[in-house]
Amino acid sequence: MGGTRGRRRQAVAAAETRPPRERYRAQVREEAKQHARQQIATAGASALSLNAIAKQMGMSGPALYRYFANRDELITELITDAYRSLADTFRARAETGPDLAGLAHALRDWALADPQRYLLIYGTPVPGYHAPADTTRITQEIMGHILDACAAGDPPAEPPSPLAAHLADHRAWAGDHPASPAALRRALAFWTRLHGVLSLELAGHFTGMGLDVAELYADEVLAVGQAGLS
Amino acid sequence: MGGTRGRRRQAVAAAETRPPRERYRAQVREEAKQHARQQIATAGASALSLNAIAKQMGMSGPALYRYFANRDELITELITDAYRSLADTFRARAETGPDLAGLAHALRDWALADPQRYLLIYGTPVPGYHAPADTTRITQEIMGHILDACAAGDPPAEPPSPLAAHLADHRAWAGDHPASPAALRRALAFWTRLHGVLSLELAGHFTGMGLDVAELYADEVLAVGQAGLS
DNA sequence: TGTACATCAGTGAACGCGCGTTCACTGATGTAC
DNA sequence: TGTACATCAGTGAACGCGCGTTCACTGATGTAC
Repeated sequence: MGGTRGRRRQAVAAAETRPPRERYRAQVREEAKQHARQQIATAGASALSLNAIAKQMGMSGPALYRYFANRDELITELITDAYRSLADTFRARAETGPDLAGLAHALRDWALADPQRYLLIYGTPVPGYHAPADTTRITQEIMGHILDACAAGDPPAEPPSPLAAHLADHRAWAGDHPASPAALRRALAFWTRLHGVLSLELAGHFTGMGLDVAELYADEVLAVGQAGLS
Repeated sequence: MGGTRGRRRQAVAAAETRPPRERYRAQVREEAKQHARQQIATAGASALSLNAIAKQMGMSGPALYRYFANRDELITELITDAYRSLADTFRARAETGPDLAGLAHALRDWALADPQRYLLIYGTPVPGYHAPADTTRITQEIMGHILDACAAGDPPAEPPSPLAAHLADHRAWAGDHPASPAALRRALAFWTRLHGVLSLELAGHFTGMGLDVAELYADEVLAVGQAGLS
């Protein structure tokens, strides 16, 4: 029955008609990505299926290949979107001045708002997927905000931590950020310690332990502020 | 060609013949689990396939259903095996006296020896799998060793950490271990902080950063020893 | 404003694949007399 | 020691499913005159 062809397009394009086809493409791509996110949130990233997404959108499987070259391109897109979202969150927080605890709690809110989005970035890599994504710029922006907050917390005199000497010589990961070794160490603590609590929480490893993860997290945030000073 | 039936069994059973069929079952189960581990190590836990394992063992897919009720039972077995292996590793270390740093480095060695085994336990949950496993006993043994080491490190006087009051009232997760609140807090730090470094390392998030993860890990181990004292 | 043509979204059929799982059956192994 | 029977490992066929992806085609939309 050829009469049904193009029905979808008619309906969607009716709403906005300014730039003609480009805009429609962007809308459909975005709608597909939303379904993808929901699907990932339910069954994990490895269960992502173009066919299933198409079905949810009321179109046939092959139709999605107009919008994504293949499954990997969709995943890549979702990953870079997630990085961008976190970078934006951090940037918004940073605009009110450097605030390590503020960043930390923004991170937790961001992670809990969409656990699979967090795990997509920092969790176990998606099996069978290898990222050609150029995420270095975004990840450096994210790390930059962390470094800013950590550097701002520097007390006047800093006794060196055991790691300080090593970090003074290995600071490539920090870009050209002029942070002190102690600040670099705090930034690493921010990243690894908060990820430690968050990833275990998101994986459900605290359920049944009967303790308040929020309090543990808050205490870790305090400890990050003092890391590298002992 | 019916002549090939039972070939596998003849070959394997020839080696050991003491307790007759029971022993053979155990051997095949173990062999299947080894292939499963190798498969998981390559492609991740979500890619585990009974059919693929059977093929690797030179037998048909349905044959494995003599040994495992279904895919979930295999995964459950692998998970409890992993917990048991970690518990054994900790127990071996604990026999030479309580040693927090020793436990910590044993944990890292254990994780790096088989990353997917670690991720099977502490990584993103396997999608589509829900564990009915009775792992509580083993996980409590693991946590018990950590608590022992943390309690042994208690200095005479302990200034309370911000978490101490909370932990004093919420210690169900520690079983009936008589550790001080500061020791409880150190045990949590042991778990979350070392997991933070390890999981990021195993997921490859340090590659390209140009720093020595072992040094970072060692410094985190030192910090765990002091956690809860400030 | 109207018509001719190019562009592009979406379709259904198809290919080949692998999965988990059930089933009836064969043949080898262990056991009881 | 030999025979009869029960037990059990493994097979191949089959079911139904969903996946990624390619392809020729239809019909709607946008564009140029």
